[in-house]
Amino acid sequence: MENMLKLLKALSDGARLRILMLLSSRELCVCQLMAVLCISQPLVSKNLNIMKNAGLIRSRRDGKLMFYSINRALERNGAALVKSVIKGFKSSPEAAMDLEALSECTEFQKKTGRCDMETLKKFLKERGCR
Amino acid sequence: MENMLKLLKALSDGARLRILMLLSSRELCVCQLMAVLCISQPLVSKNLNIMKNAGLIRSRRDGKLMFYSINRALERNGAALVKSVIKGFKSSPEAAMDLEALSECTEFQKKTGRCDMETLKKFLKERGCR
DNA sequence: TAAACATATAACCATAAGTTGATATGTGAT
DNA sequence: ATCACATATCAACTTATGGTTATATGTTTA
Repeated sequence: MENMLKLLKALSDGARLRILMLLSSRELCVCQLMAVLCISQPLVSKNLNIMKNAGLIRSRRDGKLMFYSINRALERNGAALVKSVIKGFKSSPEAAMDLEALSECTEFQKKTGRCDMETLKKFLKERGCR
Repeated sequence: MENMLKLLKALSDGARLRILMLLSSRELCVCQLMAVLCISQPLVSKNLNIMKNAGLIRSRRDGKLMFYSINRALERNGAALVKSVIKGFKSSPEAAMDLEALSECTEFQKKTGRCDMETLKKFLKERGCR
């Protein structure tokens, strides 16, 4: 029970659902998630930690950046669960908006070449987040 | 997003997971759930209400009793979600214990003939629940 | 080594959710 | 109509969770 419950609790939050959906296409670093979700860095980290503890995601360091991605090694039922959650959530307008924001963010970063905070700050400002 | 989130929140509680699992085999009334889960009647009712609001289950009155069952009319992704949750949870020791308790409870009720509270009280006492 | 930077953790607060005991509602039986 | 019973709801309390700010950790660059 513990595992399934932990998985479900990790999934039953709006921000975490959005993170999961964003990660379903590709790995992202913390600052990219901040920019797309418009939420504070500690909160992003906290949510990522909850998801990691539940076995939902994995992390990988690349220099100063931490990249997160979906854990593809989930057991059978967990994987099926995650799959239907992502599928169900992806059809929502919120998901479409987030994917759009992610694509804009990526475009924005290309100008600087890499994933640096200064670029993201500008992007956040443009989006009206503080 | 709202629907998926509501569904997940309704699932992310130990008692509700157990209820869902028990209902996956057949419909049950409130007092049977009380007896098997060893939790208070108001709490069972409250959890059932949360699950009903999320669209997880349906209710039907039969005289004084209220029977609850899984809603088979969930949309595609919701149904897949519920399916994998039940499947994942059923393999746990807690689930086995609950199913065993349910079977004992059913046996116990057969002696009286129907689902009456007095019988269940005795059953609860025998199980060491107050 | 120091400074800058990305991320993580800690301390804290506000709010939501779980839990309980008392009471209300709806149904069947007398 | 009244009573007993099964379930629902309410008020109160406790605990868990989401969220913020300040600070610590680990990494690169100068």
